[in-house]
Amino acid sequence: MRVLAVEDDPRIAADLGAALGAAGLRVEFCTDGDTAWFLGDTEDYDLVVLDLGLPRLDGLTVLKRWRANGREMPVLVLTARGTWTERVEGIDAGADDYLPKPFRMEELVARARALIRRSAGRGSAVLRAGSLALDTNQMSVMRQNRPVQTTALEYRLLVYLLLNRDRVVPPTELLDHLYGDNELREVNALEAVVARLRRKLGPGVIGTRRGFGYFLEAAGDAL
Amino acid sequence: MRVLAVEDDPRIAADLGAALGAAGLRVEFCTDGDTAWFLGDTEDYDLVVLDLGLPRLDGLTVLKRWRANGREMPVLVLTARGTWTERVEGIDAGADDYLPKPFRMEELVARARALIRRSAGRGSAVLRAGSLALDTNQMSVMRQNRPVQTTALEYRLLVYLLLNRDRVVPPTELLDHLYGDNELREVNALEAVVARLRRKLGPGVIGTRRGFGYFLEAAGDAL
DNA sequence: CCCGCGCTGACAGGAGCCTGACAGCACACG
DNA sequence: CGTGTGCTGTCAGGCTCCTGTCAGCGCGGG
Repeated sequence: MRVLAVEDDPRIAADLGAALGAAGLRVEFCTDGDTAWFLGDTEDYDLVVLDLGLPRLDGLTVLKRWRANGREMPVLVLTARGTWTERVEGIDAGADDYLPKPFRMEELVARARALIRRSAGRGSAVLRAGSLALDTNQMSVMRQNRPVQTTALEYRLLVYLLLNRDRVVPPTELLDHLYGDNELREVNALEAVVARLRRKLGPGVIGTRRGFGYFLEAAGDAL
Repeated sequence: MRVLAVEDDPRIAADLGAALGAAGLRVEFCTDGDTAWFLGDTEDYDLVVLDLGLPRLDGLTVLKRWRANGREMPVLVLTARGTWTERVEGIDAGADDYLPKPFRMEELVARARALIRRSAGRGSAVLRAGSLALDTNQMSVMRQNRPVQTTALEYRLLVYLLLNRDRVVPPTELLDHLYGDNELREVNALEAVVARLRRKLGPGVIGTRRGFGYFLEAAGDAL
């Protein structure tokens, strides 16, 4: 899961990185409104954490422009002054949730997770597809009611496939979501991850459509 | 995805080719405004990357003429002097996005992808014609509610025919869309693909108008 | 009846994908 | 601070299946 954190205070940014990273999310940062707008408009994030007090371009404006362009990703707004009017403005501009400073990191992580879950169209913390179950709280994976040990990378890959279960996902898109674009990887790296995951999960879970990409084929099998 | 890159600086052109090519796009080049105008007016591209400083015919003029002729493909404008007025002029002339030089190639690729994605947003996930159904999410094909296994090439051919279902499509046009013009194929290659597809789909789907091209004849049959 | 466009089966070359091995690296532990 | 363990990207090899080419044939049109 890719998260964009827009925060100009380096101390808070560091905390954000630590907390969200520990929650199994891949965090990218930017510190001003201009680049925030650009990144959110061109990249695919699963969540944006947006501070309102920003240099160069106000956070609310950034958010409004994203929505005007049809960008639908969930946005969690942070603000120093948690006044009621600002909250209304944030929701009005298209924010999905709101957190006044100061806040406890645990709370932010919990809300972030809830937003990602909700945007996936499910209220539950468990993603399911046939005999496959993935708990986003425990970060655990079960196949046919038997636990499967996965690495962080394998886990992120599975989550993304589960969130796009009715779709064939191109390798380039998977690479985009597994790695930052600063750290480019070859397609073969992805193939290796898939191979290792397949060995752990057994057959009939991750399918390949030659020339197109990977997909989840556990949709219709019995438990 | 076909991309036209209009750029007279050979160094930048080479970089463009490498970056966009690595992003899985098929890139074609031209270096002056005249041929750019001609190509953009007669060929079907999914994206145009347009440098404004061009010999023979200014980039902005080219863009305006395209739009005046009803050409709707997304255009990403590059310019050496990233002044505010030029940006306004570009948007005004019908550009979909704007990138001032110098820029990082990753940025360009990101914007290019975003533009293609956005323009692909119009259109439903399932294409239908009579008993034929093609799901662009699952990349799957159904005939009379029975799944049909297709290769990547066959799939792309079917998509193109479905998008032009009320028309006889000349072989040259199909070749253009299936392959890049750098990698030329004979007409017989296309005939072979059609033959293989016909065997999988059964009769009454792909028709031939001798001397003109192929067309979809599944328009009016029962399920 | 003849010409030529389009169809088709066979086949070889190659692209796409998988897999096992290995090395670099981070991290935890002593 | 040294060591070990597990994760992960890279590489090379191999396999499957796709796909362009070729040659021969059918068939429609003149």
